[in-house]
Amino acid sequence: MMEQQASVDQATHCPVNELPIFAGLGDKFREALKKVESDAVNYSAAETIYSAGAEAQNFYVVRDGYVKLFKTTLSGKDQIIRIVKPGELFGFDGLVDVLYNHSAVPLKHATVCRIPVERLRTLGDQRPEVERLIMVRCIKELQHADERLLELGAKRSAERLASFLLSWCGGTPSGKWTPLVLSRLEIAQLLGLTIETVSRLFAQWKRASLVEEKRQALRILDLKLLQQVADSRE
Amino acid sequence: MMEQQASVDQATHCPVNELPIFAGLGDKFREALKKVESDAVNYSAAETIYSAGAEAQNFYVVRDGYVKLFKTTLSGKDQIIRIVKPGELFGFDGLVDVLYNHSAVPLKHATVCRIPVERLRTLGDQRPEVERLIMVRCIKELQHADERLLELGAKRSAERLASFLLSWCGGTPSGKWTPLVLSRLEIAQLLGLTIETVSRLFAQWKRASLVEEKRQALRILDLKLLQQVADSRE
DNA sequence: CGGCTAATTGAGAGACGTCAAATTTGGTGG
DNA sequence: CCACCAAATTTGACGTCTCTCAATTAGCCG
Repeated sequence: MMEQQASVDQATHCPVNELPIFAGLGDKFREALKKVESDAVNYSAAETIYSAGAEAQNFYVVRDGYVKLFKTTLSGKDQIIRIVKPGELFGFDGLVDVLYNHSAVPLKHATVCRIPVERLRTLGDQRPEVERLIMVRCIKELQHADERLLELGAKRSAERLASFLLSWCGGTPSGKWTPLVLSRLEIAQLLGLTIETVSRLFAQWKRASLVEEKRQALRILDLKLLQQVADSRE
Repeated sequence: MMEQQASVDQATHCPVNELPIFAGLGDKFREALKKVESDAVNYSAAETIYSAGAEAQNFYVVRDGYVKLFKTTLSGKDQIIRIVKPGELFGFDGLVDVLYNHSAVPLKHATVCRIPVERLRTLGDQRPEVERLIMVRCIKELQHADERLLELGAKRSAERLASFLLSWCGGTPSGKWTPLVLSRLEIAQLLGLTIETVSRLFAQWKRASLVEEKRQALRILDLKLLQQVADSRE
């Protein structure tokens, strides 16, 4: 919808071998990784990392911030496929296809490490461990997608939002504030709902002291109850 | 829901090297594959190949028939994640996790090739091509999942059913009969709808001569129009 | 020809979407 | 620091799509 090619801030070298994905792989291997040329690229909100249908030339690792992957219907509705978090990979398409099948845009801002696919492929030829690693990550993604299919296909609005909030705040210790980087629109596009429904659920839960919101941060007040909502009991 | 452990018909040796996935890999490699022990297993409808939460010991290739992968909500609703077709792989979980995260049951009946994951892992150590192949397949699955997320999250009932029918009959030449292996319930569980809505849409489209149904077979009469329905024009 | 399950159809309810207005928020410049 | 504007969010009223519940019909196997 929002078309705007990234005016990429800068492109400094990104030390691939230091990326957490490749941790625990042996020093000899890390040594080989140093040779892979890759750039650390900085994107601000509303800049496009890549668009669906574009040539899939790069593979990415998120270093900082969050990236949303989404697809758009012919009728113009966006569906967010996944929110990619720091340390996670995206842009698998290039390893298999010529074109990206979805678009990638940062939430707010993000720094990503950009690796040309042919370099990665070369590296994979020499170092099979790389492809094993990517395979493992990819299977994890698949499991995550399975879970989301269950959410979208078999759950109602309250359950979807509740389990999203739970997983979003999952890392944070109970009762602490978690920055909520997503707008209402983005939450709606992620959960297959409308802005209004999301807003109404929030309002309802705030009134019932289930959650609390301040600025762009969220705090879960009644974890137990929210979990019950997520599982459609209550 | 339907709990029933498979009383597997028989388990004859399955020549892995002859599987279409491994075609085009060079004879030397195919030679190595011969050593992999794997069984061809026959399942009839309602037999469970594996259940979510079970130990993920095997990796599978569909030889004949179709396999449905599904997850079940705590409240007991099933969502079909994917219909696995002949030549396709499933059971990736075992390569990464101890347990399966979804269940696998054949539609009607199916013969699958069952490969113990540790064998596959051993083979992968010697032959990196194997993991590359699995990686590629996995990425394809991910793209497919992306598309389904768009369907479930951003499309209404008619669009979902239309694009499902189109993709199901995709292989068949236009105007020909395609066996429809799924029950109304299974279509509903795949598309996140109810039996009734699916049935009503079928009825409507039959009346309008969009599609025709005979026994367990389906024929698309007005391809153009059905495509328009799938894209929510019309 | 029963008897069972799957599928269809109808009527009514409810969840969610749509449209529009009101309110809040965040950012900008004075 | 405050006034002001645009964008995001909230809230209300209303419409409709899809689900639910129930009854009927069709299909299939012994």
